[in-house]
Amino acid sequence: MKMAEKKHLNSSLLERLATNGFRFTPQREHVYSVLLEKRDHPTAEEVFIRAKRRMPDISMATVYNCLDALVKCRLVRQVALERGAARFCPNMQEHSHFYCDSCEQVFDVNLPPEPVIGLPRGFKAERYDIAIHGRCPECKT
Amino acid sequence: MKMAEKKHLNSSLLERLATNGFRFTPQREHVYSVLLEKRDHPTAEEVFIRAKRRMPDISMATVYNCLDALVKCRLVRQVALERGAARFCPNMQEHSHFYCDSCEQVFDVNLPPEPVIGLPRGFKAERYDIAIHGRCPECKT
DNA sequence: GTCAATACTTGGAATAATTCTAATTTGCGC
DNA sequence: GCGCAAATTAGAATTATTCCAAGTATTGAC
Repeated sequence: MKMAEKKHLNSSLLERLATNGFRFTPQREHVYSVLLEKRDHPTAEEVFIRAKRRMPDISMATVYNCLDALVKCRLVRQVALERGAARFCPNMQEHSHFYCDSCEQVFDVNLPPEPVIGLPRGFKAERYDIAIHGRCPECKT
Repeated sequence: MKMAEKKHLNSSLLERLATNGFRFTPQREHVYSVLLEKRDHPTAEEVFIRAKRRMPDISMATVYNCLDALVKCRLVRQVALERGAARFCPNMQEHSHFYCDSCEQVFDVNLPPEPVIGLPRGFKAERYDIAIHGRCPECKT
């Protein structure tokens, strides 16, 4: 990553954190960069392992705290795909997730332009979580 | 519930279990009836508490086993809505779930006739899990 | 720039949800 | 009815997440 890009990333991260009442910390910057680096929907545990590589003293509690802050700032999405650990995804474009029940990989899938579901009167939707389960091309029998 | 209805329920449950390689047990019958009785998307813990009322010796491990069997027989759906416990729902019609982030209640929402999302070549969808987060009519500010 | 208030980080303990284990019991095909 | 595999049980173990208390760092006011 070029210096200019890094600077821009940090200033927009700082701004986003600040407007949501959070402080800018090296840990939050680092956790966010880890998520951007490899967009494979890691679990909190996996984020922790990757974050430790360049920041060996970071703790699991901090990783959870950082992920929480990033989710609340709407910089990261949290998805529940299988029984078990939550997964995190820095792609904030409208999209849904395809979960391969065989190899357990997760793929981003674009939504059609009209994903709107008719809700009964009085319900106010804030966010849609669409998970599609099935077989990916590699695992088709 | 009338006797005739109960008989029918049991024979169809038996059949469904059998064709999926499961045995018919009083515990599985009871757990299924508990889910049908109050369709409020209980957690496994809640199912356990309700099941104990008329079957005091049932254990938590059995409740998990029964729910697993029912899910594998496609008699029950398992949904992950929030961080935390999974929830169970015996409504097998195509539908999605509305989760109120304020009061934490879950509502079934009918899907439009065209819920199909264009998947990239080679992906085979087996099931869609659509969770909508927002505010229910009671909690609208 | 200094200071104070308070949010954040840390390691470890605690909790919650689920799965595993080993012994016993039960359903079901023969 | 018999025998075997599957299911049940209580409790231990594991996994994922949250809580806690002490020290540290960030931010806004001066």
